[in-house]
Amino acid sequence: MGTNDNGSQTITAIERAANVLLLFAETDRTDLGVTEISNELGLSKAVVHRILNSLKVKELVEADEETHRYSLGPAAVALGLTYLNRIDVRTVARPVIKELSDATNETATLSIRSGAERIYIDQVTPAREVKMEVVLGHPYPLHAGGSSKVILAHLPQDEVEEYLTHELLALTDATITDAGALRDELGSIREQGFAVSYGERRSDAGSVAAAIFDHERRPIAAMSLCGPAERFREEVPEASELIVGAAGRVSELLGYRI
Amino acid sequence: MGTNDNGSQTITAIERAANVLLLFAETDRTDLGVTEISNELGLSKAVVHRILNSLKVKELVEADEETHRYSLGPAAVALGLTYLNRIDVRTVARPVIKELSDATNETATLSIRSGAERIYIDQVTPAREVKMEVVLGHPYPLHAGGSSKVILAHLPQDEVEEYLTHELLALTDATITDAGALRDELGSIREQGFAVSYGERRSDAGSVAAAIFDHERRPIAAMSLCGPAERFREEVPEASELIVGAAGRVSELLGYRI
DNA sequence: GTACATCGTACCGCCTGACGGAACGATTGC
DNA sequence: GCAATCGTTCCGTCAGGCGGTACGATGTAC
Repeated sequence: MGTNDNGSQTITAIERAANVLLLFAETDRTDLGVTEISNELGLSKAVVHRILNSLKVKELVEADEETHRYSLGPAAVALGLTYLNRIDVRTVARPVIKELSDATNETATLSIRSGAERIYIDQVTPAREVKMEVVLGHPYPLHAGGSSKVILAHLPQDEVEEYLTHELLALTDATITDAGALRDELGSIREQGFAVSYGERRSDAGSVAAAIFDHERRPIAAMSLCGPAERFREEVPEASELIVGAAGRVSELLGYRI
Repeated sequence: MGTNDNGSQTITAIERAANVLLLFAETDRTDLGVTEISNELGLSKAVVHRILNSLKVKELVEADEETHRYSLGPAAVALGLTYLNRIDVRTVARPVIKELSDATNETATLSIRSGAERIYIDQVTPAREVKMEVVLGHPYPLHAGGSSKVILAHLPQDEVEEYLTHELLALTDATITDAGALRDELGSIREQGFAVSYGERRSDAGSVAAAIFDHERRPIAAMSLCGPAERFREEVPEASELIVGAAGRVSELLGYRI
């Protein structure tokens, strides 16, 4: 019987089986042979064969009767999709934005897209007197502010162009209202992986934001770090690095694969 | 060491672990406790605990630190999506169900068979307020609902009869639970080429479904159009015609030849 | 506030079931 | 046709998992 880092008991055979399953997910090849797996994981062929048989009975893997090679089975789908149904972006992102807020002592937010708008659905504010607090549930257009721009930037090309045909209302003096200028801005956002805003949505606030993608690579949400305009500018370099990493982690938890 | 029907060797611990994983997929509850699983599968608590620990190390399950309850973990996604990427029926059917949903303004779904059950693997919902949205990844029995019945109807005779020997659980008042009645129903489904359900799987919903066949003429999947019960009845004639045509086109793309 | 029930987790001796080297028949590639 | 390699099976050995039991923590009822 095995024992892991935490000292809690584990079953070797199950960990081995899990490694076999995960090998199918990691590798580029769609099917694997017994010897292939045995070499890859350092297990004897007999063991690998028994493991595959066990998994086959439960339809977690399936065997090609002719080639005697194995691949993932239909039951694997049930597992994956069940997990995806259970998680929602808010639950997954909560601990992450908490961490972000703690690390920077600024406000961290989570937004989701809703049609041609975007709404804040969660935030964590720092324990200090001068801080930013966004309005949850209120819709904002997709061209004003970091979170908005970073979602817009990653939408399919035709949807972006469709959006650009409509008038870009100014929320502040700094809001980008020219379609051409916004198109350029979206390009550089895609390049650098995050968006920066100085007073585009509220003249007294600044933000950096990164997009969150689901398992179908759709930009379903955005995370941001934001704070009062006067002090936020100098925090941007550190904040942008943090926000990109954090959004990436959440995307992975939602099933996004690089 | 275990031995399955085929006489090939299996590892008991792995089959048990697989049962635990699949229990998460089958149950409606999102998380399970040790005792719960132990009762459900007839295993000792100690065994269940060790299994969960082993799976946790590989992130196939995750534990809530506070409640000490378990649920599927992120690694499960990798398995499911890897399998789905291999299955081209989903890729092929995607534009077709999109088209179906657009044409009818109702929800179009795609299911695949998984043993004695069937799971939704994709759907396109219409942009209207009152609409149907199915749960992806959740397994349903093969006798309840349009997609289920149409798959069952086209399985080999002996597999159908084998299925009919088991108890046909009622999901709603309308579920066909009598083996004889179901056998007749399957006959007429084969004749007309599609299946209709009024509230058999969910009492508030109706559907029409047609089977998708691969190049070996096996019914590997089903497509359906479904909607709220009150308005769906009158849509059936048009929907059934559309679904038969659409499923036929997908079957052809998979190499099915008349 | 106390008592009780039930949870998840850890321990440990017994014994069984998995291990792995070796051999097998079947394919594949020279 | 031979040799190499594949997936699969056999079998004796022994370590690793089993489960009854116990424990602390948590939740609930009174």
